[in-house]
Amino acid sequence: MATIRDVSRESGLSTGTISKALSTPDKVSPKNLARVNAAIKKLNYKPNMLSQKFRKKTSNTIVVLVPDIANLFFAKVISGIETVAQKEGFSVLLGDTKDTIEREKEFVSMVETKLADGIINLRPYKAGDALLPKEGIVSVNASSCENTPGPSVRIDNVQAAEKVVDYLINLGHKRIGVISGLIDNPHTIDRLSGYKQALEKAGIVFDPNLVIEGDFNYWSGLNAAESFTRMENVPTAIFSMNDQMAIAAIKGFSNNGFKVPDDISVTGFDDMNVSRYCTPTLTTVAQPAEKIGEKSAELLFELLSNTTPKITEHILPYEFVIRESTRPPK
Amino acid sequence: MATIRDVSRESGLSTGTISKALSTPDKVSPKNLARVNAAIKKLNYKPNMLSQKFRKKTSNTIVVLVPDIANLFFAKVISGIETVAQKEGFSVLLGDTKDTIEREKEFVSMVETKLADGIINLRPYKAGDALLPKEGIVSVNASSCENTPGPSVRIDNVQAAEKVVDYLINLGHKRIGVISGLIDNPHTIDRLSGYKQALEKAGIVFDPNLVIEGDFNYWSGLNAAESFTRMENVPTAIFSMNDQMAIAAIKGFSNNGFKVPDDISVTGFDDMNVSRYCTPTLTTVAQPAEKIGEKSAELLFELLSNTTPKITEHILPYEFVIRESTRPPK
DNA sequence: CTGTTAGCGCTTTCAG
DNA sequence: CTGAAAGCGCTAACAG
Repeated sequence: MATIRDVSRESGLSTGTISKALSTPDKVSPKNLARVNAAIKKLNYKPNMLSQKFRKKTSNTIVVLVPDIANLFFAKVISGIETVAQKEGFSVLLGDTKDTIEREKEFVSMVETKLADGIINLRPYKAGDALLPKEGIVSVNASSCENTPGPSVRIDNVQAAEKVVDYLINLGHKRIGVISGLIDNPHTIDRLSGYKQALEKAGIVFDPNLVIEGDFNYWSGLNAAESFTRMENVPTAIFSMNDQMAIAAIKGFSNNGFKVPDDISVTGFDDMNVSRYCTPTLTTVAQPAEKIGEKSAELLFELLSNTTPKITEHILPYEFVIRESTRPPK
Repeated sequence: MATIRDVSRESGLSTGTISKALSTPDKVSPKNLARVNAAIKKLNYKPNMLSQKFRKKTSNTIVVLVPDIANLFFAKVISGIETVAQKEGFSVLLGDTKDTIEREKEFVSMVETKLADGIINLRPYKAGDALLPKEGIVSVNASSCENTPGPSVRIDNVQAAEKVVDYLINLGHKRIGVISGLIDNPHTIDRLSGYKQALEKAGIVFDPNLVIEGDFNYWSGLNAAESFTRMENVPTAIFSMNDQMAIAAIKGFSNNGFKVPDDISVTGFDDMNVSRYCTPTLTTVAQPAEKIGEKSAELLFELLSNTTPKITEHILPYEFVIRESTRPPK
């Protein structure tokens, strides 16, 4: 493997000049630049970036902490992050934590050991079990919730949930079931609070029995639906806290002889692509997942370049999308 | 930032000893080990991994080339890769190429510049427009096709497609439409060839008009379905080359008054989670996506450790899953 | 088991 | 604009 010294020898120029020719070509005379390039080509020289990074003390890398990469929402956020990272000349290290705190620690320590310059965390902040934000570690929380400390990017979950439930109420629904995420998940908390607000405005008393805890995965939506069908007084509408559970719930209802939306309305949250194509198509809240990723990355790079950003909490617009899975109660 | 020299000074031991204490603690006397640890703690020393990697000339990093991370199949493969990479102490760099060859080049050059040790490529090999395999670059192709050169991991696409179409034919279908991927996509080619084989065995002549080209995305499935409904002689079954297009096709048929499976059967390919939960549930080929990722990573690490692997082409088992979207023609 | 020493490949003063 | 030289933080002989 040719090194910069080989190029130096081959071209008869000093290593300093080679280095300069590579980084700031216009500060090297055209004649010498040509010689450098000739030598590089002849030797098929590739700079050793490991050395370069070491020397410059910066990795030009960010790590993305993600509970589960095989979750489409996260994948989309990451896609947005990648787009701007590439534009900035940064690499992104995948930090798939499989939802364990140990893994998360390892990834966080990567910035302490210089392997990465900053972190974007896709796990929502939960007091008491959060590694970030942390002194000395530049990080931003993507897809955060209310009261998340540190730089963050999110939609207004409370308001979005409220809007969905408002809509259901306006359609005439009074008994509205909820399929939540894990009950202590910050997104669950925000969205539940929006649900309650809508109920309160309409003068409907909150009934905790109408909230069935899921975990944002399909099977839990299916289970929840089956529980609902076994109630003496089945709700006429279901507010599911994500699309996956909503789609599974529709299946669950259908398995038990309930047609959606004829017998029961179902709403989702996220607007995964499939929600537009499943049967029935899903009324849901469209989260700008890619945008959240892009914005998070932009924010992180601002932070990294020491230009104190004016705004460190970005609340992005969402969109409420009405499709086929909802209608007035019979 | 404390360096190894600081620890050396603080503990009164040489840098060599500190280094050894960190890498091979059992080769340092317990007494000194304690002193080293005390000093490390006191100074809050974190080894500079950039320096370490530079020195050791190995990045302990692999890059995963992926056409689109926001595709669930790829995301699952990556999840599998991450699992074994973490076990081996490797980091994975995300190489989201957004399907452009320029991006791909940049990522490939990362191993030439030492930023990564090897590559796992999720883009199927296509002669004439493949950067990999490449001399001097350790790589494996995950989710490959027939005749992919170099180390690879895949299922038998031809056989799987044949099996699906066999099943449809046994059900009594004779006019079987196809929603393909892009016509020059290697997976399309393999799966189409399986389709043709099944037809031939059954003595059905291949009708190119029954193949509608899609691109593996939802909307193309929707479009294809609409085209089928406009045919003078609508097929009684559809073999879709992935689940997304199948789900969208079901929607498309339903939009046009065709019920699945009553009026028309539809099969998918991949077995995305949603396929088990959508309505109707999808008959499909279950690809072991995570396993493909794991196997690819294992293969790459074998290659990286210079132990010439016995097998460099792994063909993993798939599973044909029969669900609700198929039945005999009316 | 421990210390000494010589770099890894590159960038960066600093003179010239 | 160019060259000489120092050194980033760490590891790896080697000698003791």
